[in-house]
Amino acid sequence: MTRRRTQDERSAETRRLLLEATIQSLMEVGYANTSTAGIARRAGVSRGAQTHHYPGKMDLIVAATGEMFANFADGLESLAAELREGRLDLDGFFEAAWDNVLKGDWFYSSLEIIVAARGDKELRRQLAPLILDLHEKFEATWSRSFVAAEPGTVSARVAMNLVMNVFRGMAVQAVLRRDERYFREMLDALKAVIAVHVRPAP
Amino acid sequence: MTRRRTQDERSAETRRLLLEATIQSLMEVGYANTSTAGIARRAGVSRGAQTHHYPGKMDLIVAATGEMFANFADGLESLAAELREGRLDLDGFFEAAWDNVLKGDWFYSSLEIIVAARGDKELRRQLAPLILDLHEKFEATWSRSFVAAEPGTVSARVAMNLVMNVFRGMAVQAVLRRDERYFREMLDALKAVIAVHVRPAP
DNA sequence: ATTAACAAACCGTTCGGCCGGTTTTTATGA
DNA sequence: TCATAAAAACCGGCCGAACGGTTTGTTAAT
Repeated sequence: MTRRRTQDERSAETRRLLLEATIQSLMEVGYANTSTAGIARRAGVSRGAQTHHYPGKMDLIVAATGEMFANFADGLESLAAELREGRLDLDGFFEAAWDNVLKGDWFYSSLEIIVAARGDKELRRQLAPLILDLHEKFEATWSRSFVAAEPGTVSARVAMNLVMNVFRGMAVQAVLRRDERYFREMLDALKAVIAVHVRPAP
Repeated sequence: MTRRRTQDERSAETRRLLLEATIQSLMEVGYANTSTAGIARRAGVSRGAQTHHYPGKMDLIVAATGEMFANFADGLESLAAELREGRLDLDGFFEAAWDNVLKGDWFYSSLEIIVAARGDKELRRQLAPLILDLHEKFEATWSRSFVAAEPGTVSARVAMNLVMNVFRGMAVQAVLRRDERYFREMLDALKAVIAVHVRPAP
């Protein structure tokens, strides 16, 4: 018998289960195969409870996206913190960041959502502020953690955004072609190309 | 009254209409909102004719993907040919390639398909050889058209693959954040960073 | 007792696949 | 050359499954 819980505790737990199940479902079967019923089943929550907390599918998606983006920004910031504290060098940072992208749940889940948003104006409207916030957090992390190695050519901020875009592109490619050697080659080249322009902040 | 056509002509025309409609539908409303009935309607073809030529939805998707990849490789190769013939410099090539990615139908259509394939083993299996072929065509174009500027560090082939991955990543980002100034900044930085390593083939 | 949380059945819609029938082209052979 | 059988292209309705949303009822907290 579970002990008595407050309404807030019950709500928070149910919502947490639902958002986790949403992210997991997006990761495992993709947006196209993600249904509200399936999410409720994964979460071990009745469909009624799901509709109570998140009346529409979009509410579920938007809330889960907020969760994912926050986790993503936190993960990257904590990696950058290790860099600033000297417990990670530039190479190590790139490796760890790429590993996070490819192995973590968040990247492909958010990719599914972004692609879905392309065909859904309302979803796009609701996600726009979230992505803007995410980018601001990124840029804050970059400017805290990196400086330009050659002032005047490419700023650390822009260079790191380039790196993130390479990761995004490679991750998309990895869906159909998971070629370990190819990615190794790319990653090493990326490090060589970018290291010229970026240094860890002093 | 249309004149008498051979069976081959009728088939070819119907298939062409269907594949064009498929690509257009993926581009405009995304994979999630693309239905076989919708494709037939766009193509101006009966549902029966559609099932005759492409029995399953996957047959349509796979055939359309083949078409798109071929067009993509051709477009990029013809741009590279302009570069080789001196009618385009490296900057111009980057600009034109990026424009193709962002403005053309093929990129977002193929992104929809790749993401859909992530959650569909059979689709992934059928698309794998197509993407392999596309990459081979890319690499052929790269090695025909570019050489390393600083031998020994980063090969032209790898550098150009990096560029394509940046484009992919930026295009995904553009779905939720179409910030012209940001993309300009990225593109200029990319040109500056890559020009160090790559030159048009002599 | 009132309200929030939870439960489950129900409904209208859409989708992909299927199938029986029709029209157009092609192959055949006298 | 021409009737005709065969094959290919085309048509449109039908079906079961799955989905998202709604609604009505029950349990737990306040």
